[in-house]
Amino acid sequence: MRTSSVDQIIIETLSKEHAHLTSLQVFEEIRSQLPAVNLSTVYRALERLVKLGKVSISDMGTGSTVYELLADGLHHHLVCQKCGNVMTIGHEEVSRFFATIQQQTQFDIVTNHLILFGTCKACQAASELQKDKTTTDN
Amino acid sequence: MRTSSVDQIIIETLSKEHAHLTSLQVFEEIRSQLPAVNLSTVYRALERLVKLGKVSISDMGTGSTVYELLADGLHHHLVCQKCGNVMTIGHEEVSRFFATIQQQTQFDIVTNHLILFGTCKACQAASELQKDKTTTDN
DNA sequence: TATTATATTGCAATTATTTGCAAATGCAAT
DNA sequence: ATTGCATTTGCAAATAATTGCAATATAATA
Repeated sequence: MRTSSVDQIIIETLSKEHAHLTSLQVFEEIRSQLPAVNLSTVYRALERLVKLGKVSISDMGTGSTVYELLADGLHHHLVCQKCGNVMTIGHEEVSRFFATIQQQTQFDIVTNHLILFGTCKACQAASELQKDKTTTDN
Repeated sequence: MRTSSVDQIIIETLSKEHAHLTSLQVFEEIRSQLPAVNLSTVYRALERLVKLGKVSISDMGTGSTVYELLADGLHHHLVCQKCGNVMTIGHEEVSRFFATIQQQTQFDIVTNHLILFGTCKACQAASELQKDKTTTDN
């Protein structure tokens, strides 16, 4: 990779933010430093960084794809489809799972930011309550 | 759910195809039966079916989201980023992994069509060869 | 059957993402 | 510094997906 200015600035931005940013958010963040940069350039730069394994790309169910720097420890997420809450899980358990699959299939998994969807504990409890309520009401 | 004609026809179509279809493919398939149907209606119908757990929705790295009927056994996929080959894996191992995470987090995972990316055995071998070749050449 | 409430649809507009192509840029070897 | 080549960029257009809103259709029930 050529040391393209955009790539470097995106990395710095993501490094400061420590969050899941959309392409548009990245675009707006770097505009202060590169006012003339084009959105498609940002998309292509992010794509490059993803391919290089420096940035993760994920659909967390928010409507647009989000990007995050793959700097410190690898991690993954559980996204609650009821309340939208995002829980973070470390790589250990995921890693064991990947290893098992790799052993069985000889397939080398590179997924570095797994997103699993479901229902968080609080929302499970809430729907249990709701169920009881319904039963009582009828 | 109301017995909407579109929903039913989509289910029948996906049931016949036994494949990952894009929204556009679903749209074109059902046109023979519903010539006037709108693409956004198809998107909304698919969204409904996904929410009901009847259809899976996935990004398999092909550029557009694909849908598949969740009829027979649950399964998941490994997608090779080099050659695009798609390998299918059963739910057993995945299920064990989910159970462990659920135990640790109390989070109820509903992901029903997991897509993991990486490199298949053949492409790993190919890149090993390439590496050797490069080493020899230098 | 008439009425009401709710779900579904079409259409147009909006948002999100990708692509082709020509111009500009960076890098390496003269 | 100049040339040659590959990468990166901007711009406009294409593709994918989502949304608001009014019209229509369905189901429940009065």
